[in-house]
Amino acid sequence: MRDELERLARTGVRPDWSMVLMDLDLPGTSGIEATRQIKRDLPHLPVVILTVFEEPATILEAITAGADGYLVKRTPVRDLLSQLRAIASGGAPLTPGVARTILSFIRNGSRSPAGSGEPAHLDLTAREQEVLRLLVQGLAYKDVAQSLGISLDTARSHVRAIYSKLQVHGVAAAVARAIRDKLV
Amino acid sequence: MRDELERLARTGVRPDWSMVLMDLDLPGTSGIEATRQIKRDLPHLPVVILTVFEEPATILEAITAGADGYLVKRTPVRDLLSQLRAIASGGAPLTPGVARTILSFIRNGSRSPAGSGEPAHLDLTAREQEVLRLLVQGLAYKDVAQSLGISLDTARSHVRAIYSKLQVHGVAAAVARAIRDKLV
DNA sequence: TCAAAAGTCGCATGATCATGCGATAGCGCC
DNA sequence: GGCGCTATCGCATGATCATGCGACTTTTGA
Repeated sequence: MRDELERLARTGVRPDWSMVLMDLDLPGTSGIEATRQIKRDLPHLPVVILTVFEEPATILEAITAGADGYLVKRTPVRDLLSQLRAIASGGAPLTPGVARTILSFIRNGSRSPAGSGEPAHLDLTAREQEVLRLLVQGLAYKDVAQSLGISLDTARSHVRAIYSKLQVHGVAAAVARAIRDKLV
Repeated sequence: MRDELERLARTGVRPDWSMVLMDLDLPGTSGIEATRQIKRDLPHLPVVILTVFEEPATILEAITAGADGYLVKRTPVRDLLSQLRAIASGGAPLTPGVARTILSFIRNGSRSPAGSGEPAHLDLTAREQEVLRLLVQGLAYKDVAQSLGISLDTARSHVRAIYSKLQVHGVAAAVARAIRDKLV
């Protein structure tokens, strides 16, 4: 794959495909990284993410990696094709749920997760940080659950673990800690 | 229009429509401002922008004003209905071109354009700021009430006013805004 | 390879929150 | 001397949260 890309970039040969559907559910090497590679070598080749992941972090990562669109797999095929056609006319396909997440990023002033300062995750697991970040965005449990594709009870479990580790008892306090201590 | 909204907000009458299609091509008063009003008075009423404007500044303004979607008028009717349905399932309808603009905002690290739109004056009263500060410290309503020597219901009232002014619907979101925007 | 940790899910219940709809009173300001 | 705003208080109800308890699967590490 890598070599193939380099050959294309070097020879300038127009590939016989017009866009890349990037599956993030790949073993090993990250689809995000692959996206970054492609956009570096072939900036004009549209890359559309097609995945089951709906985590805000993943979405934001993909976008910053240069993805031109982000579709989730449960999108009906009919809508999916219609969305993909959008890219031909210079648009960007996004499924509604993804769009919602992105709008929320905008409203809250987006902050790149792969940015400068690394969060001082105080024993918080990756998932817990994820949940905490969504809480900071003001999402309710059910929205957190939906965003992460987990059940309401599982979301509760994570929150419980967060409270325990941060030694707080309430979403307000947790959010305050999270922001002040740059946990997110 | 303004009066109509106020009447709705006051009487609580459920309108016989379930979302607002906001046309930005209005003479005089800004549709953006109208959107802000609506989201403040009727937060749950989805507002979808439908306009011919595709300028990034306009789009970003609309989003930060609380718009739940942004569609451009040259969208085919078929797709348009499909998009609007998205809002019923908690999604956000965006036309591809708009999505593209928004993605670029994200990549470049968006920040509200200081230019056109008002920075949304958050004139919290002194009392409201006090309440908010206590919430940021992680206190529950009853503790806030006790701290200020007021009743639980009064505390509720203040919180309600805060939510309305900050356009949030939860203590988590309020605390996040308070800290980020240095409201306290 | 086995135990610990992480992640998932469920049920249940009391506490708290979010919100709608009032209402009264003081205060500055035309 | 009425109007608008702030601050106060109350009732009611549905939604959400906090928390305890238990259990299963996958991942990870010594």
